[in-house]
Amino acid sequence: MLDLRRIRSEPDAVAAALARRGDDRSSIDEVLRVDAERRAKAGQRDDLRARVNAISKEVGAMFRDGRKDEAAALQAESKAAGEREKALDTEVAALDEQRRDRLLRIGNLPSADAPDGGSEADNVVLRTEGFDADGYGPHQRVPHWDIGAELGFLDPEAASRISGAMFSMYRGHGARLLRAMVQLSLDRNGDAYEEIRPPTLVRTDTMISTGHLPKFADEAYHMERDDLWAIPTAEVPLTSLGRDQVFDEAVLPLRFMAYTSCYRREAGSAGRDTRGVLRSHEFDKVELLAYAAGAEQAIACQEDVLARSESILSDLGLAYRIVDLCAGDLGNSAARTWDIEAYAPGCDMWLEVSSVSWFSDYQARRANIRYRPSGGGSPEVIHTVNGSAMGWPRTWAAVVETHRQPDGTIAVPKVLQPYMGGLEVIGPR
RNA sequence: GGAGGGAUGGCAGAGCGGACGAAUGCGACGGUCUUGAAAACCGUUGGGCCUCACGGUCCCGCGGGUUCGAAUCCCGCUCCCUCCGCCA
Repeated sequence: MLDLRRIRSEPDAVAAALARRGDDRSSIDEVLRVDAERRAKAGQRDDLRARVNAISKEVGAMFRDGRKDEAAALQAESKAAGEREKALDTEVAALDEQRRDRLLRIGNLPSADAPDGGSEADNVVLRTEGFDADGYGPHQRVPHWDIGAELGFLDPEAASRISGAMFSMYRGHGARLLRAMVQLSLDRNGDAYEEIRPPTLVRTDTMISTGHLPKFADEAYHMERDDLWAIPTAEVPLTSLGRDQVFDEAVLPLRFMAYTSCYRREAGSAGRDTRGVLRSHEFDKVELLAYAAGAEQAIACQEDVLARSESILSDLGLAYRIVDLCAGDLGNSAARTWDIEAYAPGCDMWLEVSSVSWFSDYQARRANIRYRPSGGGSPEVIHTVNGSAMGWPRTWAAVVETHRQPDGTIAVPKVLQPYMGGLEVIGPR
């Protein structure tokens, strides 16, 4: 959610920033119109209340002094004022709701550092690591779904029998490999990030805080009976961990990580990336998240998350690249996002395995997470940063394809071997 | 699922129709004293909205009602706790 005061004081600058993400300024003008009306009405209401309060005080004094009879006229005036006040208050409440609803649907302002552009095509590749287009042998040009069938560690038929299309099932060493990768990234980041195992079914408020509602309700699974939502990412519970809290600046940045399943309806993507594990309604992810005091600290956190994700990919022996998302391709809540794409030689695709974003104070304002500045003064809204330490299925696919050997077996990367009971090679079952 | 209890400031906890944004204690901050510290003493110490400001207004879990006036009375809801039952 944007800062309303900023919209009021510099509407043109805000509109210009939103234009970079392709949003027109009508939403801003709408908010301002509702806001102006609300303020006018609220002012009138407050004046009436002030009158009622003053009268009550006087009446109270009269009662104490035994001048009850003098109070009648004042009581009548107060009653009338109270009725007008109530009517105005109803109007103000309605305007409040309208204002908030409009505000919640306006996206975040892109950082000035985010490149210009309207679509994916305008994203900027910042750098590419470990990639040699000609360095892959024919044995690595086998897509992971074929490898999965070959070695028996993927069972898409069983998955769809149980849950339908776009669910995956890992078996045997395939499942264990996935678990090893989860463990690896949790262990890697435990030095600075507190491990959290949050609930994965959350309330509506919690989904609103991160910006997943109200705008993207179609993307999420909703359990109507209990009015709970299945989280699309651990970012959701981790952000709301600090909801309505005020932290001392000295404890920031606070860093959390969580391993959870993530649930996405993927409405509208039926038929896209249907092979293998590239797109699934349910997948595992380890998420890193930080609460920061202000932009500078937040950007340092964002760089830290990026560096940590990168180091895991390179230790897994994968080629990857860092993509700076252009303003038009940014997620609704993000100010700046770096995607990490791992190269999967078998399907010959750059797979988005992590998305490291700085949300400025957009999410924290919705979640009402603040910090008290060390120098004194009123609480300020914190900044949030998060990124996948790794989105596992896609990384898994890249690992399996990259490390397929000429004999069809998979060489287990050294860093994962301790988590696989020392296993060095995965062969057929 | 059944029965009961509770929700007040950073925390603990009083208040149960008017002078209450709220006693008191703890904590935190500032000062006096001290070579320094502790102790003691004095003082300060929540947040939102409107306003250049003065000031106004709102917030005692949330929403409604009664009243000139509600933290306090009434109704509904949510959450938490305890006990019983059932259960991974």
